[in-house]
Amino acid sequence: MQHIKVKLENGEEVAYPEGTTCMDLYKGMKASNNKLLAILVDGKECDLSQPLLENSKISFVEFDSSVGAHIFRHTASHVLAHAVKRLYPDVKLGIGPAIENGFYYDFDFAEPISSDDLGKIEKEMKKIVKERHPIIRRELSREEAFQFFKERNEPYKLELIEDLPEDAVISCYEQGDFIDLCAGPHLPHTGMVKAFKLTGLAGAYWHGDEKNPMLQRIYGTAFPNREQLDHHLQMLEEAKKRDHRKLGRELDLFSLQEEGPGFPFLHNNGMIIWQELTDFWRMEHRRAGYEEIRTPLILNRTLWEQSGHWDHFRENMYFTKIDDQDYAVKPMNCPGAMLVYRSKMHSYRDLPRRIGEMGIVHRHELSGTLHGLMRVRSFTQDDAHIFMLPDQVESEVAGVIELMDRFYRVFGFKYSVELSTRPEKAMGTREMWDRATSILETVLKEKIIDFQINEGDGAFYGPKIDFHLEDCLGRSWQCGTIQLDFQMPEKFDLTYVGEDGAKHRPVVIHRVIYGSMERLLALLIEHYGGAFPAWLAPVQVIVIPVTERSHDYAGQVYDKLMMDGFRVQVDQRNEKVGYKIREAQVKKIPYMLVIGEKEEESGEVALRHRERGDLGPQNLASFISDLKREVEEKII
RNA sequence: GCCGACGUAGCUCAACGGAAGAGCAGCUGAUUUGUAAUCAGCAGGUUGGGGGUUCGAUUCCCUUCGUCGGCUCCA
Repeated sequence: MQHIKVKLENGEEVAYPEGTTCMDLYKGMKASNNKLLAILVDGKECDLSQPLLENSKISFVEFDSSVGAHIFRHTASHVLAHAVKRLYPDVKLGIGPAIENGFYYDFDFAEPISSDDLGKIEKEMKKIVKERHPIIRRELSREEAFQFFKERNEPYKLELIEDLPEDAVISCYEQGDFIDLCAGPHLPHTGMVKAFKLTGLAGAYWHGDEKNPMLQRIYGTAFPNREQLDHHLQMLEEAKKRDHRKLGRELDLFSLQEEGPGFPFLHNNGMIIWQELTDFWRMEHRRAGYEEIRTPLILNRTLWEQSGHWDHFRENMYFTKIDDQDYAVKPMNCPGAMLVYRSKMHSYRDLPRRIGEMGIVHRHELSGTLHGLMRVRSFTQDDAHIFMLPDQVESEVAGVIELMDRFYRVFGFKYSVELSTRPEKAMGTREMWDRATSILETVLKEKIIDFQINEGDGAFYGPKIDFHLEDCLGRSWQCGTIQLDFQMPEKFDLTYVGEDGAKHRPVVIHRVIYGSMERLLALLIEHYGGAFPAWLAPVQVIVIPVTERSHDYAGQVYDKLMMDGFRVQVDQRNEKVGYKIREAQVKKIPYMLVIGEKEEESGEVALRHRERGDLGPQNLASFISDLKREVEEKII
């Protein structure tokens, strides 16, 4: 018998008889370990039952890797489908992949099920887990596979088989009386799916296309043990507590009203945060050499025809008529900025011109996609357009990237970067697109920034770099974006006079850093769980007199803080200290100053912080200077 | 937009064919209070809007508006 050499993760080389399965190999090495899920053979995910046929490098996959969690949950989705098939024999199977933090499976039920049925399905799943069905891989020819699923009356599976590439190895996975078309790999048996929960039921189009039939998607999550599952469910609870829609109401930051779906109302507390964010923005942009403009919300149809929005963006725009002429509410700020640029002559010496605008835009989004402040129909972009010479593109893009980093760092956000290329509906030539895309790529590489390429996701006028911030739920939100545009200058016939005295075409970058102010506010609410750092907190300090006898002194403390520019309140209600403190805690006010007779005598304040608790008596002046520093330095 | 669920007092939630209720918040009064809720009283609603079935609808049906969960991370 032939022997093959297997190289392990630790570098050790071991010889085994050809055809040894990974499972044998593993058992031979350690006492059986039920943490092992699958195996990587030369980097490729394989079942444990896979025989080893040639010399290869292998590593073991456990749940604590993302590959492992994926395989684990993919098996969980098969257990789900197995259970559903048992309970509803007529059901047609869609697809059932693992996703971030869980899995789903799409079904076409003869009669729609309701979320009340999930419990019943979970019960059946538990049985299947208990039955410990071995999971067996079978490879078959295209014809066999087609025949098999045809007999089983699984039209969606047939469609999947048809869509598979010519050379694909077609495989099925079998567990007990259930068999599914699947690339695998899977766990060795169903008994390993120890802890799971079905978390939701929703409609989902087959292949995500609204022209296709609507299937019912069952969501779930799964873990190797109860503790991990419970921990995950607790995290979901925590995320619920931080939901910006809930905190937005409780902290009186903003509201959404039936009268304006997708058009948020900002209340005073929300506006304070907004103002701080825009003040910070203006300061940093002035420092970075930006100007600021403001352009109208409603502009004539001819402008939108010229910009290309009329052809490319109309379904997302709102319209109105003025004196019998067509006007549109702006969905983007760029055309306005183009008009400002064109309002005077430019020399090459004037460039680059960095023109910023906190511009309110309106876009019609599908009603079902609206979500708090995250997804709205009216929002404020911290926009800027940079008009420049062609050879300034690289340095300007680099400058914007540095500015982005400065902002995101202040909030303590992690972010990732994506480069989006030519979409199907695009203006301009291939050459222009290729040139623009390669410039962006070069800058990113020079800055040594890791990025992913997002094929076909660019704007219709040029490629872009997107910055995604991560929120407390681990969801990522696109905030910053840098878009190169060789189109607008052409459309608007923008020019500058070059050294040679002739007219030339400038290049334009569109960019936002916060993205949308509304979305940023939502993100910050969830990021900080409503407990804003002092520089953003709507109320920074609350003065709490113990009894009426201290009202005068409390008033003096309040006046002092007020005059020093802090956002301060005084709670002179006829309530006990504990009551006032509780209320201040619930409002997440960073600092509480308790003022009683002791403090009045010593001329001090009793300081309490919302997280650190009672900090004892303090000199008012030193508290003020500490807080000043905390606010100025934007300490998180 | 589509699928599903939901909509009762400012908020959180009961009641579910047979007089719409609680807690918190609000208001009034008492209490002068020392680090997360003092006590008592009062007020608060055409049960999202419209239509229908019924002797009677918050409850059942239709419609409309809104909200929430989803709508490829591809076998």
